[in-house]
Amino acid sequence: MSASALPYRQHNHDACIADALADAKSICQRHNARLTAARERVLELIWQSHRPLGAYDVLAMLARDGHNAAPPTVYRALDFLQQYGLVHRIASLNAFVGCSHAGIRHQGMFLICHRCSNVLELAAPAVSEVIDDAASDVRFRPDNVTVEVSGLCPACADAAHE
Amino acid sequence: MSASALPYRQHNHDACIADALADAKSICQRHNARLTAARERVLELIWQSHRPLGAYDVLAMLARDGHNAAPPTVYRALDFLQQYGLVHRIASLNAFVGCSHAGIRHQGMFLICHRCSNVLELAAPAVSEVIDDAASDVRFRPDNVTVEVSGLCPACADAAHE
DNA sequence: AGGGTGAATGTTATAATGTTCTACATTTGC
DNA sequence: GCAAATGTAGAACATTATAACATTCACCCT
Repeated sequence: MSASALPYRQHNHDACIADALADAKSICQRHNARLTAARERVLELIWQSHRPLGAYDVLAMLARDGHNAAPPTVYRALDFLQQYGLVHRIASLNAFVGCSHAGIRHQGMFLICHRCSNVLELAAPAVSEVIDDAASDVRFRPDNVTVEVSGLCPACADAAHE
Repeated sequence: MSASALPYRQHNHDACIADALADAKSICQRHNARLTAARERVLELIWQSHRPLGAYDVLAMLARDGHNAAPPTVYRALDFLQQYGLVHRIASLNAFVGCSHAGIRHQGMFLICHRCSNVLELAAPAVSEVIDDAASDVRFRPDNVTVEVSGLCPACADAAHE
C-alpha cells in the first residue's frame, strides 16, 4: 500500500481497528448477537483496508488467511454486520466500509475519494433534514436514504495541483 | 402493466416519451453527437417503462423487437445517453431512468418507491447546497453526488394504509 | 463518384459480482 | 444430554459488466 493510498487524515490505524472491534463486541453483547470468529474477521479486514471492499475482496483476503470461505459466508457476515450498523454498504461501488459511528443513531453521508479510494463518513444531520423536507414537499415517505459523494479528498486535491 | 404500477402523478405518457425524444434529438444536435437508431430505441424503451430498467431488461426488450442485440450494445447506448445527461443511473438499483431535466444543469435527487418502483427525480438545489457545504467543511471537493431515497410514494402510502 | 477515416455496431466469449439452496456442524436453552 | 435454533460449507445459479476483434456505416476530402 503506497503512502498516498493511506487515509488522508493520518491516524493510528491499529488503534482504530482495535476500537472498532471493541465497539462491535459491546454492541453485539448488548443485542445478544454473536460476533462469531468469521464475522469478527470480516469486520477486521474491512477496517484494516479502511476503504470500500467488495464482497469478493473480502473473500480473497479470507482465502489468503488460509480460511477456506465461500461467498455465502462473506455475504452472511456482511449482512449481519450491516444489520447491527457495524458496516455500511456503498451502493455506488457495490462495496462495504466500516461504520465510524456504530451504535449511534445516524444517517450517514459518504465522501469517497476517487483517487485514493478512502471513504469518510459524516453524520451531517443537516443533510438528512433537507432531504426529508424535499421529500415531504412531494408527499414522499422516505425509508432509506443514500448519500454518496465522490470527489477528491484534501490530500489528493493538494497532490493533484502540485 | 397494472394501474397501480403507473406513475403516480398521472400524465399523458405518449406525450412525455415524445417530448423526451425530441429533447434528446435537439441536445445531441447541439453537441454534434449522433443519436443513432439503437441509442434512440434504448432511450425510448426507458421512457416507455418510466421506471428504473436494468441493462438486461433493456436487452430483453430489444430482443422482443427482433433486434438481435448483445450486452455491449446496450451498455454502450446507456453510456452514451448518460454522457449527454439523457438518462441517469440509479446506483442503488443498478438500473437506469430517463432524465426529466435533460439539458438543464442540475443535480438530481431520486425518490424511489419500493412498492410501485416509480422514480421521481427532483432538482432540489437546497439539497445540493447543504451537501456541498458539509463536504467543504472537511475540505472535500465533490465531483459527483448520488442522492437516492427509497420509500413510499403518496399513492402507495395511501393504498397501504387502506 | 471513389476511397479513406474514424465512429458506431455486431459477435463471441468471459470476467466479476451477487444470490439461493441443501446438507451438515455447532451452539444454546432447557 | 437432547431438541431446537443458529451458523457454516460448498455448489449451482443468476445477474451485471467487459474485453477483444471483426464489420458496417456516415462523413469528409479530393
